[in-house]
Amino acid sequence: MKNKDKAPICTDCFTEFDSVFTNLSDEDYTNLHSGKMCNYYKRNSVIYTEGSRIKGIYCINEGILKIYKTGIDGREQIIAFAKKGDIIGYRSILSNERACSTAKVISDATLCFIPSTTFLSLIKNNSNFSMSIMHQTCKELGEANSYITDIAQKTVRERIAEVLLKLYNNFGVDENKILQISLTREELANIVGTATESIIRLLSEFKKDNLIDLQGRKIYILEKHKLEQISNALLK
Amino acid sequence: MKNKDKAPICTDCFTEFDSVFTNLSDEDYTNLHSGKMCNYYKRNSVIYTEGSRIKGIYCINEGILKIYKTGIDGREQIIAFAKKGDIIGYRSILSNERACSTAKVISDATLCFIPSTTFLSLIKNNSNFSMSIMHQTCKELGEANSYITDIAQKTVRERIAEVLLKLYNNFGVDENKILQISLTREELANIVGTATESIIRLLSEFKKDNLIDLQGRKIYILEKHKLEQISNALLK
DNA sequence: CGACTGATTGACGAGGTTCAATAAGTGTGG
DNA sequence: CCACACTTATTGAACCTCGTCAATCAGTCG
Repeated sequence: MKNKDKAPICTDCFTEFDSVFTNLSDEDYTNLHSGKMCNYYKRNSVIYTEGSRIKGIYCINEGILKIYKTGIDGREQIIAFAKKGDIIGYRSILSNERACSTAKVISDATLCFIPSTTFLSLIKNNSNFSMSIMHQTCKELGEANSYITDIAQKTVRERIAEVLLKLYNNFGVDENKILQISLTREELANIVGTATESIIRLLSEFKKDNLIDLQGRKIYILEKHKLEQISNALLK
Repeated sequence: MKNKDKAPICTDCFTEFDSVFTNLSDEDYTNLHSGKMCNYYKRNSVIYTEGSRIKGIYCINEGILKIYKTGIDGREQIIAFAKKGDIIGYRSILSNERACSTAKVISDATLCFIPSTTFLSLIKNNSNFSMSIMHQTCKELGEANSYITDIAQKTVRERIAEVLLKLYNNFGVDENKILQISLTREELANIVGTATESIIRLLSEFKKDNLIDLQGRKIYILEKHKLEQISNALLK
């Protein structure tokens, strides 16, 4: 896939799904496409590591990645996921800082690397693009602020319900209501910010109450509504 | 102060302290200055409220504001502070969303209101300015991500030490080592994400250990180093 | 001087973490 | 294809941090 002939074509890519790159000019697409470098990565591949200098951004053509920070005693805190159409790494490029997080593949992925020069010149010369990047960043900032409030104020039970719903909204379910992202219990714990055991206990409690069903890592979302009630803590 | 003649002059303002507006062209300054609207606000004035549409951004000429979200049962979660030279409200303008937080004055303030049209045309026409806004946003995003990790992983004790240090770095201390921002115990609790009583207990514990001293709302930072150790949880 | 808001302290209990032991998967190499 | 090693999941029990409730005190503003 390092061969550009086999690489995803940007124009195809961004008509297929929405992204910050949708609606560029032909010229911009040509630049984008010719500068990029695509690769296939298996589960557990690390794309970049917290603290390193990133030389460009990655655009996800296929697959799922987790973005996490490493906290006390090496414990992961998952900050976000990235999927088809998302870009990652641009925060560090724009703030001119080292990466504040690690990006790791959790579902085999095809990524296109776009050098920061290409990315930055696009920003400088195309104010629409620049605007949509800002839009994106500010939206993420709003979400981060909400998350801070949630973690600070909600119980673990409420946060687990919330995370299940977020995953539902982000990745959807198949025809059997199975969540279309597969995470270990530990990964779930690292999103919610709790111990693995707590996740296990509360998931099985949700199962007992028929809100969800469990089969190994498969999570069936049965009662979205009730999860929303739990998450919003309106029932208290 | 609604009278523009008495309003702070932008060029004076931004040579005095650093901000995203430093180093604009003369023309940009003229536009900025003529479009703006300045006012004096006493403690507890609300500048904008979570959920409302904002029609522009505010630049802080003097004073301190707290930016908070309202969570479960009306509880405040303080997300940030803004002081001299900072701008607030731009997140909502750029993401085209309603305000995700409330801004309230905690130390009497002079604010300049800059209509979103002025702000947006500045962004569109001045790529340096646009870049420095992005830079700012991405930095905030990085900080928000760190904060998520901290709240999720650190104990209350560690977080209080950390907050004291953040306040120290942001607002400094006077010659008597008194923190130059005055907060109620409840406000401190609403930064850390804990109960008022916990703040009180842990502050007096810190005092007992001679890390800080307390006189009403005045907090003396005596042992910055030890606070750092506690905050980083290296001592465990 | 009241009325109110903020600060402090103690007692108690619930929610969550940690530790330990065990079971269930998963993958690898011979 | 099985055996062994290793990771992941589950469950129970003990412990502990923190939040909640209640009562008291201090400071402040008309």
